[in-house]
Order: sequence, then C-alpha cells, then structure tokens
Amino acid sequence: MTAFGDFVRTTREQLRQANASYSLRKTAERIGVQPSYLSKIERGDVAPPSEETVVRLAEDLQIDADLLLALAGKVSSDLQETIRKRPQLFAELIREMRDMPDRAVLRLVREVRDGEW
Amino acid sequence: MTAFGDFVRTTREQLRQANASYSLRKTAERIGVQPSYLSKIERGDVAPPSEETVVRLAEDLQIDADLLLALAGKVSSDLQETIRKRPQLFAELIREMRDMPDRAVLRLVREVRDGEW
DNA sequence: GACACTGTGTACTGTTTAGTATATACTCTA
DNA sequence: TAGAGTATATACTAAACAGTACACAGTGTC
Repeated sequence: MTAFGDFVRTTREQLRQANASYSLRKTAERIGVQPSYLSKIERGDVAPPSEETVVRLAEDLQIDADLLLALAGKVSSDLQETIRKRPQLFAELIREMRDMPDRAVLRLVREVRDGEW
Repeated sequence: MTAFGDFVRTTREQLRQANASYSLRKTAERIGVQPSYLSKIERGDVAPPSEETVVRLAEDLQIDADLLLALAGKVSSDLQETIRKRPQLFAELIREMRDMPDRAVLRLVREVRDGEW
C-alpha cells in the first residue's frame, strides 16, 4: 500500500522516456534531497516526505500539487489555513459535500466562480 | 499569542462559577491528562495538545470541536480525509470561497443542504 | 493544626518526523 | 577495462511532538 511511491516512480519513469534528466539522481538533486532518500520514498520504504518536498516534487514532475499531497496523506497548508479562519462555516460546508457526486460539487464550484456572490 | 490557552482557561473558569467540578485538576482527570500538563496548556507554556485531546477538551467544556481545533492550529482529520478523497475538486472549491463573505458561504451551505442535489 | 483541595515548577521520556551520509553493486559505453 | 552513471542498503541524527511523574506552595475549613 504505497500509492504515493508507486505514483511518483511511474510518473518519473514516464517522463524519463522522453527526457533522460528524469533519473532518480537528477530528480533528487533538483528537488533538493539525497538520491537514497528519493529511492526510499519511491519504494515506500519511508513515509512520504514533508509538504514542502512533496510540492517541489509535484512541480518537477508536473503533477497537480493537491493531488500529490493527497496521495501523501496531506492537505495543503493554505487550504487548512482558509478553513481555520472560519472553522465552523467550512466544516459544515465540507461535511455537507462529503457524499455528493463529483458533478454536484463541480456545478457548485462553477456557480460560485461565475455568479455574482 | 496563546489564543488557545486563554480561551480554554476563560471557558473553564466560566463554567466553574456554576459548577465546582470544573477545577483544573478535575477537568484534567476527566479528559485524561495530568493536571500539570493542562496547567501548562492553559498558560501557553506548551503547544496545544493532540487532536484527540483537543476534542475531549472541547466536549468537556462544551465548545464546538472545529472551533477549538482551529484555535489549536489544526483541522479535524475527518475534514482532511474528505478533502483527500477528491483533492482537486475540494481545493478549487475552498480557494474559491476563501475571500467570500460569511453570508455567501452560509447561503451556499443552506442551498446545498436544502436543495435536491 | 491536620486535611483536602487548588494550581504550578522541574525534570524526564518514548515516539515520530524528516531527513543525511556513506558505501555498495550493477550497467553501459568509449 | 576504466569511468561515468544508475539505483539501493545501512547506519545514523537533530528536532519536534505529546505527553508523564512528582514535588511543592498556597488557600480554605473543620
């Protein structure tokens, strides 16, 4: 059960087909960690790294940061901060949306974005 | 800057006016921590406690758990889990709502709760 | 003046987090 | 066959987290 590691490795190897600079070592260097550490991460030998490292990795591999953070079992700290500023309001909203189908949530997002609120 | 500790102490002392069982020691015992630890928490001598302890404290003091967690700098793990299941969808929704006034968010909550989605 | 209660100061602890550093083994290729 | 590049195994670590344990000093009261 190492969704995070597998996803990172697969994505990196895919990029590598077209671009040799996506070796484990080169990637590790770009995101600022030891190659041995990235190796352990990809094999699920250690828990996913810190939020900062996950975000750098997402940028390097052109993955959506929120998605990769989710695979790492985390939620972006900027979203958390937004929730913490109005905890009861957002708690209710999120719990209300929990079991709604994607399209309902999406419709809502659009409505909010386009409508004059 | 110890919003959490101050709020807990104030709330507890308020309850205590009507009910002597809200002494620091008794409260600590009910929520399952050492009195010295609760003392330090209330005085801001240590960081806010773990999510589980914050929730037990909120229950004991009849405070909204999401609110108290927010003061502790945390977001309930059940909300985080909901977000992690559809990270991109919820990330967009929350960022979209970040700067909206309370009443707009509330209107949305109601709409979702009452409407047939 | 002993008892029961209050809150607090000090010292210590196990666990988790988030990594580093170094050495090793394999593969290609010039 | 030397050298460069690849990934991985092993050992270690500093800092943060989430507390416990115990002794102490003050206040009331019976």
